[in-house]
Amino acid sequence: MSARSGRYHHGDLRAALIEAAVELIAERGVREFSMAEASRRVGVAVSAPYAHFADRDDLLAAVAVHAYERFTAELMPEVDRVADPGERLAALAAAYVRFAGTQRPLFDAAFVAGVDKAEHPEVKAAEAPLERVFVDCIRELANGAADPDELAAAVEAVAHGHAMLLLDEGSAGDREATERAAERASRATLALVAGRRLLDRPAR
Amino acid sequence: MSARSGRYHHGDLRAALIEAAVELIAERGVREFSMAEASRRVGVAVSAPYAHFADRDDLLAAVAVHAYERFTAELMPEVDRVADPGERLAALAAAYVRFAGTQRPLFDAAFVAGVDKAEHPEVKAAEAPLERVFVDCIRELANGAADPDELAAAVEAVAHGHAMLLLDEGSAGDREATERAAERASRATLALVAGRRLLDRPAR
DNA sequence: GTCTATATCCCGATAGAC
DNA sequence: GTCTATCGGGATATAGAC
Repeated sequence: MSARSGRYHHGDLRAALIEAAVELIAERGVREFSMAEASRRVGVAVSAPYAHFADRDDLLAAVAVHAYERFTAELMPEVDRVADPGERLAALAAAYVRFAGTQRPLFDAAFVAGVDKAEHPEVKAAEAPLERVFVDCIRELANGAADPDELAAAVEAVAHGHAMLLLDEGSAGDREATERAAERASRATLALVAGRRLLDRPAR
Repeated sequence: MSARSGRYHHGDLRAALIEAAVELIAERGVREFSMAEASRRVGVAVSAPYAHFADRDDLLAAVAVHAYERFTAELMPEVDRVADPGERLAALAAAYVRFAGTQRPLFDAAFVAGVDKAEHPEVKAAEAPLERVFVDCIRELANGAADPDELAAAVEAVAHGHAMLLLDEGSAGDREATERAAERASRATLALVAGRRLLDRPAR
């Protein structure tokens, strides 16, 4: 049995390690996460993880994949209920911030750790559905009224920016602060959509 | 003499260490920065820094102070030339992104490393002038037409967001990419200012 | 103020047994 | 697939000499 009351039910060391990694990232941040400590948590030898992950980055990439999957699963039903593309984009931004506030370790793994997607194509695949929803909204909104690239950059920045401010503030896990930040991201997105022609580069 | 051609001119080990820290952060990021490596660069014993800095965080805080001073010095003349508060805010956002793109190690030390300002009041003092300029713009713009807190959050998010996207993209040091991002931040800020009443929380 | 030396601890990764 | 053992490395920080 494992050192910490049966977390590792043989045959699923891989999953147990991912779970332990998430806990560790939650407690000490991506920076301080280590294979050795994750092994200790799960109750296996420090060498055991190497049967499932090539190296530390590979485990981190697996956490990122898990994060994208969770985010997408939580997001889709919520966003699909919204018909207007501007409102859908705002809902997307709000969900992004909410994910940061309520699932910080997963958010960090997926959106701040900066996994090398060239070396870990699984991560790229995992983020594809999210990417598609986003791009569709942008295209629909830009259509004739704005440059899609400029609108996309602004909306991404506003969502990511609100999420980072929330986390830097130390308000991860604070429901009120999270909700406030999510609503701010939503309204800021709507303001950008409303003024989207202002985002275009001036013609030469 | 130092290992790397006279960087350390005795009597200024403190400054030499800060400079070395900036280089190290530029090359490997804040994460991988270490006191030991900085000492080696400067050509002193690994114990020498402890005569000037209490610990690793203290050195990082000194780098952050240096960064705020540089940023403020570069910023002020540029921003002071702009009269309209909306344009001034846009110039501020653009300068923030430009600083990220051209001085990444300093930007990281000041705005992403997350130095504990409670334990390092010097950092708080160093950022005060910047804070003042920002708050003045916000107040002037909000005056009657919007909630200042909501506008401030949105503008901060948009500036920080564009800066982070630029860095995550791997475009630090790329002049073109930096300029594009700075202009985007500027235009997005103007769009937010124009639609600032949309940012207010709905009255109950 | 700086050096030498050292204590103490941690990590990633591998080899080879079971 | 997991373990034991280990190699080789790096870090922070302190003590005591100069």
